[in-house]
Amino acid sequence: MFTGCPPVAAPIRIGDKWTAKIIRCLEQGPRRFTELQTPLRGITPKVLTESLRAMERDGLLTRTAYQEIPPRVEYELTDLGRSLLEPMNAGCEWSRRHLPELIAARDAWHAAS
Amino acid sequence: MFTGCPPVAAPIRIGDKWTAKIIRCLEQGPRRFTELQTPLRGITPKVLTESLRAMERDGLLTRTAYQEIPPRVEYELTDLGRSLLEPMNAGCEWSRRHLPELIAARDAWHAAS
DNA sequence: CCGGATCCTTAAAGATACTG
DNA sequence: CAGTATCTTTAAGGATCCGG
Repeated sequence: MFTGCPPVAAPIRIGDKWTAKIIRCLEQGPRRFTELQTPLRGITPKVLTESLRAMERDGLLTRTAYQEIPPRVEYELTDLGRSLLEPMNAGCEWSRRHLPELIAARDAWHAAS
Repeated sequence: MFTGCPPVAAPIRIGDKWTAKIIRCLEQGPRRFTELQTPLRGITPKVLTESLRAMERDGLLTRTAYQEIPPRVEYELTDLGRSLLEPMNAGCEWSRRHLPELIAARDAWHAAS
């Protein structure tokens, strides 16, 4: 998404389907694998794993595996990951303010067709 | 992209590949079809048409066809479309400030593997 | 010049089953 | 619990040709 900014063309995984939602789930503190899987209902373990690995690589979150039985793994936002909340909130604020207009425009178009 | 905000789940075409870039291209004023195609180098007419139609439906821009020969069509941002520049700029600002950290984290990960 | 129509490729995501 | 492995699906995007 942020690749729309001309001088920046690196492919950051933010505009994909899950990254922003995962950040939201981690906003209040560290969460375990299944604690993420539940609110992100429908996400398969494969896709969740892929998303978390990519975010870990990009320094957005940390993965901590505890050597216990049963195993326990916790994911936590880094400062970098947390910094993304700011532009995300800007987007949410836009939605709150303008999404009704957009829906209305879309409905009007459908009515006209 | 902005669908990450919990109470908002409507599928707005912002996080896709072209919408944000088209808005940037229209930021300075109305543009013709081919004037958009050039800076968005590589976009095919089909995809550009699809994107513009979707944005028109959502009230982000207007399409004005002049009955001339050769034909001329101009696209221009609406106020609603222009309002998206604000959250987009927030994203760009994040990129300017934090993208180097992300790139560094990614490079460090690759080096460790 | 501005696209519509058709076909094709590919990457993200989902379904399902299985394991340390 | 926290994944891995494999297969299938799907929708975005691209290539190409055609028409008003």
